[in-house]
Amino acid sequence: MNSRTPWLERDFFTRDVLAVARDLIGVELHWQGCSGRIVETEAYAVQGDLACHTASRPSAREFVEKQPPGAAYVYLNYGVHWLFNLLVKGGGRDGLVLIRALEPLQGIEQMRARRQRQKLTDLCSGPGKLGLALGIQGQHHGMPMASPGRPPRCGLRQGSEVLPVVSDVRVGIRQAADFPWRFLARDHPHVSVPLGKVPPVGRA
DNA sequence: GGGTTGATGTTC
DNA sequence: AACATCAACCCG
Repeated sequence: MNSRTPWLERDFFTRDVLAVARDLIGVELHWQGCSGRIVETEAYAVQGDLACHTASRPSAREFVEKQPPGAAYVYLNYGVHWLFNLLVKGGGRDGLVLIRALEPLQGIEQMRARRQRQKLTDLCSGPGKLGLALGIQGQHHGMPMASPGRPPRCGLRQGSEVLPVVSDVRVGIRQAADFPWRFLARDHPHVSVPLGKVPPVGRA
């Protein structure tokens, strides 16, 4: 009854990046005393996906080469937001999974303080929001998130509920904008953008 | 409600 | 120069 599910191991991240992105829906992300249920992810593939950082950044290709499955890929977006990804490699397609939204579970007061917002649905309903809510920064780039190797209070564990998963196009990108590689819990109140509501990205 | 715009820093 | 975002601002 009191049994907690085990921490996810490297094998979980040694599969096809699309399978991992889909299977992360419903998984609990634990981060230094805070936690949340993952309700939205996006897959980015090393091969054949121009939207993946590896398509344009040598440093991202080096990261994929040198880091183990389950490593955190963290970077600053638009000079403002820290975005959190997990490295997938050694199974089918290698790639990165962007964690886009959480349902807050633990450490909610700390999340409220960091976000300066009260409503639960304002805390982690977007990749930049959850980065701030959890206190994720550049110093965490490369942190192992799978067992063995992860720090004591960080990691992922299977959730208690099975959530229905649907897929949709990815948010906010111009390259490969038609790939249906975003995964979300159906009708879940904590997602960043509901199913079918991704706005087209404009051009100057 | 919906659409538009500016902030900000790292990478190339 | 581009960018895997967000919130403030306008308009209605």
